[in-house]
Amino acid sequence: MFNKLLVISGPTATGKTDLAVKLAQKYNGELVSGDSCQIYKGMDIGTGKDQPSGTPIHLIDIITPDQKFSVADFQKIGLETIKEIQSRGKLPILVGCSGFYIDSLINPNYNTFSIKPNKILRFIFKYLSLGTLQKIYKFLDKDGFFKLNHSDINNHYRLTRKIEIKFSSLKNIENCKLKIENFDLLHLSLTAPLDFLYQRIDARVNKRMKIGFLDEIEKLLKKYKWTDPGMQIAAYQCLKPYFDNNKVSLFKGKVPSKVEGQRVLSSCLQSWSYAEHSDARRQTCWFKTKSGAIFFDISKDNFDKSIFRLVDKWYNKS
RNA sequence: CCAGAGGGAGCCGGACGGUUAGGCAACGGUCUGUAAAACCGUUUAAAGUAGGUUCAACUCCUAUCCUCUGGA
Repeated sequence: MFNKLLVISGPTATGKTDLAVKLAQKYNGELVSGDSCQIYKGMDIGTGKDQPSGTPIHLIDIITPDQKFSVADFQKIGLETIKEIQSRGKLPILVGCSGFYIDSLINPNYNTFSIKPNKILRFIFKYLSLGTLQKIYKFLDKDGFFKLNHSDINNHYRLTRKIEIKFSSLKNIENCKLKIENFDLLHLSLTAPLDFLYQRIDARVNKRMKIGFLDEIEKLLKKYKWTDPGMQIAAYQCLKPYFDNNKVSLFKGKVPSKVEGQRVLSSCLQSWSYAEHSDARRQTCWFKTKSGAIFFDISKDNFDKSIFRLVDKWYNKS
């Protein structure tokens, strides 16, 4: 049975897709996107979708921006997709920067994804203070509470989720171990010094503006709201002040001032590029500390040669 | 040339005659249904220049340089 799975992870702007396409061509593969943003239809420029010609790519454009999606959904559909590709004797190549999403497909230890969000509880908890949530969680699970790190204990969302899990019956917890552990896995991760990535990110921001990012947003706004899940993606939220500024001018019966518009726009672009720097940092941190992958620095010459050698060896063994 | 406003950390910037401003960036980290999310930690750094007043000056005074705005 063909059970190989190649994973190419790494922070944004490391050229993962390019590499994955080359590997797909060489080893009869198909790409599976491990990207939490490219799942949205119509959000192409802002999420940096590449549409490689000739190589199929799965799990992009699977929902509309007004739909909710989560790792649990991704795990389900991702596993199905990978197995389906394998069943056709092709090599699935999981490629992306969303560490949590990728991990959900290759790490067998996630066992709470079957516990569904509790809508009533979440609705009520929205109005409770952080301190109150801490007290509730402490009451329900004293040991668990004291194990929380400094970051989780201050995280409203994560505390809600932890309490939600405590509220659900333990019967719901099922292990996904059996579904996952039979992959023959090779996990490669691309890295680069941060300042190297920042330069590429900034160049990419400019490029995306040139190929019509503003038009894309305008089109999206005809159908969707700024509060929709897909519209929460940093690239889009960062440009919101620009559109708000235009709207306010029109509301007052004025034509939006060009000078003011330019000023707002450039500050939007600054925060967009900062947001992407921050993504790159966080993603780098995830892969470095959690993934256990083999790393390749893309700022070094000929880094891809050793990748091809490694993949070749792995692909051709038994 | 005249008048006004202002000069502070990599950037923005509030207050104040004495005590950590704050934010952004940068750097490090957390991660089991929002993950391009959410959250945490770190930064032993400044006051255009020269004087003066004061126990004490980023803050008050004088000179000088520079920037911006308006007017000739």
